[in-house]
Amino acid sequence: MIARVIVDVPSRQTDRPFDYEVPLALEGWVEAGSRVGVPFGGRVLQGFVVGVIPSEASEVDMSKIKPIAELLDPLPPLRPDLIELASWLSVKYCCTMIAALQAMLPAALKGKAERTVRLSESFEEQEPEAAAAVLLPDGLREWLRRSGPVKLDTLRERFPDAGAYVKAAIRIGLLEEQVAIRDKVSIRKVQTVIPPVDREGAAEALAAWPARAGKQRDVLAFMLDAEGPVPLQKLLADTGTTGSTVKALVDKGWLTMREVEASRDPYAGRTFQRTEPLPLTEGQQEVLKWIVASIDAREPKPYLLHGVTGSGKTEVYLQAIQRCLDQGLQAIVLVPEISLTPQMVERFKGRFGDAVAVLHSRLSTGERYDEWRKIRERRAQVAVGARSAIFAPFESIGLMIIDEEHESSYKQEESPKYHARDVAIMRAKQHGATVVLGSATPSLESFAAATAVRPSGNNGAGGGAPLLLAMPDRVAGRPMPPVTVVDMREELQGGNRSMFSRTLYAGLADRLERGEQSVLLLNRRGYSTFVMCRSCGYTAACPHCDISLTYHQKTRVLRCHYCGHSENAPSACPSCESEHIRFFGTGTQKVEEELAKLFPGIRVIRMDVDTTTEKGSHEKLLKQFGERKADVLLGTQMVAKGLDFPYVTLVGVVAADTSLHLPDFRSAERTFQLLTQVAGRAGRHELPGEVVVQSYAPEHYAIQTAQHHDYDAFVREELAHRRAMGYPPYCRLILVTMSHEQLPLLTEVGDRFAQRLRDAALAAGVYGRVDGTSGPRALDVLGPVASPIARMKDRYRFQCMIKYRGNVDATALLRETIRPFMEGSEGRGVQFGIDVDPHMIL
DNA sequence: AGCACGCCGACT
DNA sequence: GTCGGCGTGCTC
Repeated sequence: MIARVIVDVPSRQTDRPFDYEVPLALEGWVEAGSRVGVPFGGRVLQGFVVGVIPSEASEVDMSKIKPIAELLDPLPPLRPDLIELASWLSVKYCCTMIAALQAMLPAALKGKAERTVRLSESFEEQEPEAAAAVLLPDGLREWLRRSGPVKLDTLRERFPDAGAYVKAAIRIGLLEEQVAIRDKVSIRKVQTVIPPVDREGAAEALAAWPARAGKQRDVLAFMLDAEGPVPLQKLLADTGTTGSTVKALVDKGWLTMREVEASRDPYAGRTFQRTEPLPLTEGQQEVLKWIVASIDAREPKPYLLHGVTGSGKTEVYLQAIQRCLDQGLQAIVLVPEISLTPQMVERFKGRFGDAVAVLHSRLSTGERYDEWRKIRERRAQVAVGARSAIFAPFESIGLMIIDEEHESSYKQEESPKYHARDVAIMRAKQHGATVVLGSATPSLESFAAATAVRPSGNNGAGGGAPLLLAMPDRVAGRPMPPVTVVDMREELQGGNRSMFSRTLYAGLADRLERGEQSVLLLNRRGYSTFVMCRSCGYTAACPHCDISLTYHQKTRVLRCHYCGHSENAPSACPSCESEHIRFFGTGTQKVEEELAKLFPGIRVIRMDVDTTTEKGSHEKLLKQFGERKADVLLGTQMVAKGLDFPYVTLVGVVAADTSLHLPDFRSAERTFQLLTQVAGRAGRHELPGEVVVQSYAPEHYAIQTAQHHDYDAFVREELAHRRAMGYPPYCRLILVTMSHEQLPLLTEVGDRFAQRLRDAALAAGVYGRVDGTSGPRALDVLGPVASPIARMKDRYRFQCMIKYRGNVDATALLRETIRPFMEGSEGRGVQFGIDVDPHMIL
C-alpha cells in the first residue's frame, strides 16, 4: 500500500502529497489521518497521511518511493472530515495544506526529528583497528558507554569539537545513528500503587507488624482500605511518608506499582456546583424553539441571534446544548479569548460536568493536549474554547455556538488567516449541524447576510443565509442604562481642562460616597508606551522594522513587537543628548494619576497591557474588583467585555472617539460595538446603572446610536456608508502583502504582479471599478502601495488590495496569477502573504 | 524549510 | 592549486 503524505515543510513548493510505502508491519495501522515520520530529502520529518492507495495506483516512479519510518500515534489525530476541512481552508485562505492541518491540532502534536547516537555494541570487538582509527576524544567514549543512546544536540553541547570524530565513527559503524520524531510533550504517566492481592495475608502481617517500621504499617493499612490503585502522589501525601517507605513494601512483595496514563486537568481539585436549567423568558423560549427544531432536523443551518446585553443568551446556549447531548450529538461553544474566564467555564462545567473540555491559550501545551484528547477519545461531548476550538475532533456535531460573534479575535492573524465563523459554517455542512452566531452587536457582515443584503453570488463558506433571531429585552425586565453623551469641546470652552467632564466627575464622586463601583474605559488602540525626546522629537524606533519600540517598565527595556529586538532604555536622547527624554505612558496611567489627585484615597484597579502580562493577572484583578476591593476599574478594551458585577452602577468612557477616526473602514463599527458592550456592563442587577460617554464628536452616528441603544439605526447608517464607499458587505477584500530586502526590486515585482492580476481579471471579463454603484460582477486591484508598517524584520513591505463583488472566484484568479511569482524566477525572492477577508487593514 | 550540488574569491 | 562563499533546485 502507498500512503499519500503531506510533509511538515511550510513551503508552496512542497505543498502537495508525497507517496510513501506502508511497511508490512504498519499495514492496517496507517490510515488517512495518521501522523507519521517519513524520510524527506535527507532528513526525517513529521507528516500527515491524507489517503492510502494501492501500490499500483501511485504515479510516482517506484524507485523513488521510500517507506514510512514510523507511526506516531495509535489513534489517528485527524478525522476524515478534518482532512476535507483542511483542503477547503487551504483553498479559501490560500495557505499550504500543512499550515491548515497544523492549525487544527494542538501544538503538542508538532513533533520534530531528534537524532540520537549510541556506541555500536559489537563493533569495537570485531574491528579494533577501525575503531582505533577513530579515536573518540577522552571521556566521550566512556560517556557514551555509560549513558546509552545520547541526543546529538546534547553530545554537541558537551563535546563541541567532536564533530569530525563522530562523523567518521558513524561512517565506519562504530557509532549508530537513529532519527525519530519526538513530540513537544508526551502523554503524562503517573505511578500508581496497587493494593495487596492477598488482603487477608496482608491484614495478618499488619497485625504482627514490628513496631519500629511504623511508617510501613501506616502505608500498608492505608492500602488495605483502598478500593483500587492509588496514585503514588496521593498515597505519599495522605500518609505523610516518602517514596522509600513505599518502595520497601514493594520490595517485600506486599504492594505493586504500575504506570498509568493520566490527564493534566487544569481544573483539578475544583468542584463545580451542579446547576439546573433556569426557567426561560418568552423571548428565550421562542429562540430556543427554533434552534432545537434545527438541531433535530440535522440540516446545516446558521442562525444569527441578536440579543441585547443581559438578555440571557448563555442560558439559551446551555439548553440547546442539552438537546444536542440528548440526541447523542456533540457541541462546540466559541467564546472570545478575553472572556473565557473561570466564571464562564463554571457555567458550562456546572451544567455538563466532566462532559466539558476547555480549550484556550492560557493552558500549557500539555494541558491543551489532554483536553483535546478528551474530545478525540470521546470522553467529552462539549468543547468550550477560543477560536481554534472550532476544530474540535468530534464525530457528529449537532451545534456550534459562536458567542460575541462580532469579536475580531475570531479572525486568526497568522496563516491560515481563517475566520472561525466561516469554518463553523463549513463544518456545519459536513455534519448537518446548526450554527448559532450570538451577539448584542452583530458584525455588519453577519447582519447583512441574515437580512439578504450581501454581495450577490456568495462564494464564501455558503450554507445559506443565517436566519435572524432576536432577543430585544433584558431578563427580569431590567432597563438598558441611560447613556449621557458629554461634548468635551463645550467642557473646554467652559474652562474645564481636565480629562473628566463635570458630569463624569460628579458621577464618580457620587459612587464613592454610596460605596458603589465604577468602570472607566479608555478607548485607545496602540496603547503601548513609547519613548520620545521632548527637545528634538526623537522617538525610539526598531532598527529592523518601521515601528516604535515599546517601553517595558519592569525591565527598563525597549522592545519591538514585531521582531523581538530589544535594547536598554536610554537615559539621555541618543540624537541630541538632551535629558528631556520621556516615556509616554499608556494613558491609563495618566488617568489613574488624575483620579488619585481628584479623589484622594480612591482605590483604582488598572487593567492594561502593563498590568495583565503575567499569567492569571487578568483574572486576579477582576476577582479583586468583584470582591469590592476597589472603587474603580480602569482599563482599555478589555474592561468592556463580558464583565458582570452587581455593584457597578457607573460606566464612563473617557474618550469615545479615539477609535473613530482610524483609517479603517470598520472604525465606526468598532466604536459602536465597544460603546454598546461597555454600556451593557452597568446596572445588570438590582441597582440601576448609568453610562457617561465623553466625546469630541458627539454628533457622530456611531455615538448617537450607541447612546440610544439603537443597533438597527446604526446598521442603517453604516450600511449606507459602506455602500457609498464600496466596502464590505457590498464587496469582498483580499489583501496581498509582498516583502523583500531590496526596495527597488520589490516595487518592480509588485507593479508587475498587480498588472498581471489586472490582466487576468480583464481576460476573465470581470475587471472593473468596485464601488456602491458598480455592476453585479467586478474585480479591482488597488495598489501596490507601501504597507502601513513599511519595513519589518529588515524587509520592505508593499501591499495590494483586491476588491471584488459578485460571483467572482477571486482566490482562484489570485492563485493562478501568483504561482509564477512564487515558483518561477519572476518573483525573485519576494515573499507573498495573502489575507482573505482581512480585518486589520492597518 | 533544509540540504545538496555547482561555479568564482582568499588562503596554505 | 584548494577551501568555502551562498545561488538554484529538489525532496516521494
